[in-house]
Amino acid sequence: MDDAFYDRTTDQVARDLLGGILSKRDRGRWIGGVIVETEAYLSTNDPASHAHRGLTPSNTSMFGPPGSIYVYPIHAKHCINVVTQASGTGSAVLIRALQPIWGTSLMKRRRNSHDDRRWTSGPGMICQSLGIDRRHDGIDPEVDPKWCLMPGPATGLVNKISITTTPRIGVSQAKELPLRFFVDGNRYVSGRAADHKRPRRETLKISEAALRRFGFLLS
DNA sequence: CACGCGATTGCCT
DNA sequence: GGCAATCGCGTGC
Repeated sequence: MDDAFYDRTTDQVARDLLGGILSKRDRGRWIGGVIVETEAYLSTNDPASHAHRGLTPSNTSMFGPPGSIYVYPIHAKHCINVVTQASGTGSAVLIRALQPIWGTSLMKRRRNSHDDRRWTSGPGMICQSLGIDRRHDGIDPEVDPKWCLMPGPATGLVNKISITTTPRIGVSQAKELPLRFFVDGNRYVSGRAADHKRPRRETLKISEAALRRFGFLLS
């Protein structure tokens, strides 16, 4: 994907990543799924953002080039963000939930659960399932053959999705800003079911034709 | 170098 | 719903 996609306002990128793909090569197989929940974190104007107080040694990659990733540790876990806007801005999209598609047996093992809602329904769970940690901080998935990151419109995996917007989860500052986005009714979205307009039981239906386009993710 | 806390998760009531 | 675990990082002494 062209950097122009990520060099846009963060809430726009957050919406357009829904229905996209995050997958990663690990232990000889691809592990990942379809992005169903994101949050936008802005720059120095957003008190909830790690960039709020400017550049520090640990948030440096959040100020990196658009489309690269910022992986940070929290509560002995990790979360993955995709950097947005021009280099040096310090804004990013937190990927909060995936619908599991590829490498589910390894997800099950790493998450120690048979419940697929406990594999990738939260930013810490995603990183544990996919084996993402600080070693990956700052890399650019676009140029790394071990990664696949693709926005929703580019995948063509999903025809139409209904997007619901709410405040972000777990923040103590700017808690009212509507910067969380998710596929309404999708069973893998984290947080309260009551935020959904429809019952949270649905899975995105992916056509055979669309899946075939990403057949390499099965190898 | 001590201390407090967090863009989380899991377990308990 | 509440709350503790856990650990890297930022702050301040």
